[in-house]
Amino acid sequence: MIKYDDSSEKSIVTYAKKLIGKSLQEILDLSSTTRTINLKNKGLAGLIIEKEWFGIEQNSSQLPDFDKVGIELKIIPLKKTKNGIVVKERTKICSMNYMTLHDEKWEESHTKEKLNKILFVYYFPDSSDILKSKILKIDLWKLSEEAGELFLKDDWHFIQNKVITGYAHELSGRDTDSLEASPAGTKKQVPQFNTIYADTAQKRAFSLKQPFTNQRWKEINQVKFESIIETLNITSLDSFEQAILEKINLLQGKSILELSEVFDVKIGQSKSRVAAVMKKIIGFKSVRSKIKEFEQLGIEIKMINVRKKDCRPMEAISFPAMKLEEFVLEEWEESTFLPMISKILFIPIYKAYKDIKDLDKLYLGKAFFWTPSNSEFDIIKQEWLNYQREVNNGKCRVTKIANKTKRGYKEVSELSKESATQIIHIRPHGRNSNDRDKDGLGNSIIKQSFWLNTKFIQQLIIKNLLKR
DNA sequence: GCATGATCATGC
DNA sequence: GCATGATCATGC
Repeated sequence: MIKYDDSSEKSIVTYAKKLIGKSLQEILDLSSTTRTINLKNKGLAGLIIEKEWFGIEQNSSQLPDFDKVGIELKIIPLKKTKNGIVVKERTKICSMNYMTLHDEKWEESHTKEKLNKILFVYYFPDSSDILKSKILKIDLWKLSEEAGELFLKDDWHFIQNKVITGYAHELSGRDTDSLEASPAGTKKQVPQFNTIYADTAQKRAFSLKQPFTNQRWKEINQVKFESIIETLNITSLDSFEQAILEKINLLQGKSILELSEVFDVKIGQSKSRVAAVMKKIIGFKSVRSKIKEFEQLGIEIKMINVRKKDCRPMEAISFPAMKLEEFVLEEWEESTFLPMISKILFIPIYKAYKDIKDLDKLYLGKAFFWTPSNSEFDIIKQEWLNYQREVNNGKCRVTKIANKTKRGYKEVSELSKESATQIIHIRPHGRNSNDRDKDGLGNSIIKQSFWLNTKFIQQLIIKNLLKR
């Protein structure tokens, strides 16, 4: 029985909207299917929604799911974090064919065809009973209306070039920002097109990165975003970053006071007053604005106070506090920490001494984007894994050492100190000593978070100064 | 009330 | 003056 008109976009969307609020079990009940349901199937939600709700049978053809109207169906699992409900993972778009990719043009590419129109079905997986998982939202998304298309296009070309030049075996999800070459199939090796360096490469798929899909999820949940891409006259991802840097770096050496006057930013005494000026310079309408493109690309902005004479940051840079018991269970590739360092816009603010607060004695430094290089990435991974081992081995045990504070003591753990690591370290990050966490072994410790080491940031700042 | 970015303060 | 444990203050 056909319950919708598959040649009408409107009919498909109207029918899809009836999914909202339904559980997978309810969909099965309505379909009266005789199919056997394998509860262990990882793509169960997708199968049930595709086959039992929309009546689309799995096909190996490369056509979109609703081929008459060119709409692709994507089932998006969500997850709960302390910041609310977010998209759980990357979204696979289509598999990569190393043998034919070199011949494709973006405009007619298989990837773009799949991306043109997507019907997103967002659902919340129920971990105790997968059939109780509920559909929360439906969204028909169109690439043609997206200024962000140029990011996807750029990433696609980057991946294509790597395949053409014989580097398919060195593809990595970290190569790109919005569309990535994600591993597909359990480490399966397939022949690559250009065999100059290696005959085979791991099988991969084109996938939307989590931040890209998550930005859309936020947008349809009434989070307001500003787009700066249209005002910047940008034609590529590289030029996006360049345009941002140009805006800031043309003003190098100017005092924050001067900049606040030029850019007409009212400043009080708040800690975020320097950030307020910088955001206005970049193009934010207000400090609280969220920029769509930064969100899509997973870019974090970090202001960093730096001592002028040697570029030494006044402090290490912190990340949000973690839950130790969750941290020890994480896989590095899927860790909560990894996306926090995937791309950071550093904006150094120079001053002579730590306690200088006057805005006319703070100067704008040379900003830069940082993505960990392969070697940096390896070090970070090792240090992260090492901390995981340390926590598992009970290094969160604390010893009280007498000192002259109100409490009369400080608590010292056995975790590696900043000086024992190269790039990242773990350090307390709570509201105060009563803001505590448990390690799962019976130890109680002040909430901890990852920090970027002072010396490492100093090196990055100096390296950037030497770059033309 | 809490999370987070930013910063303080002791002791070597 | 640095390293590191501890805490502040804004903003939601």
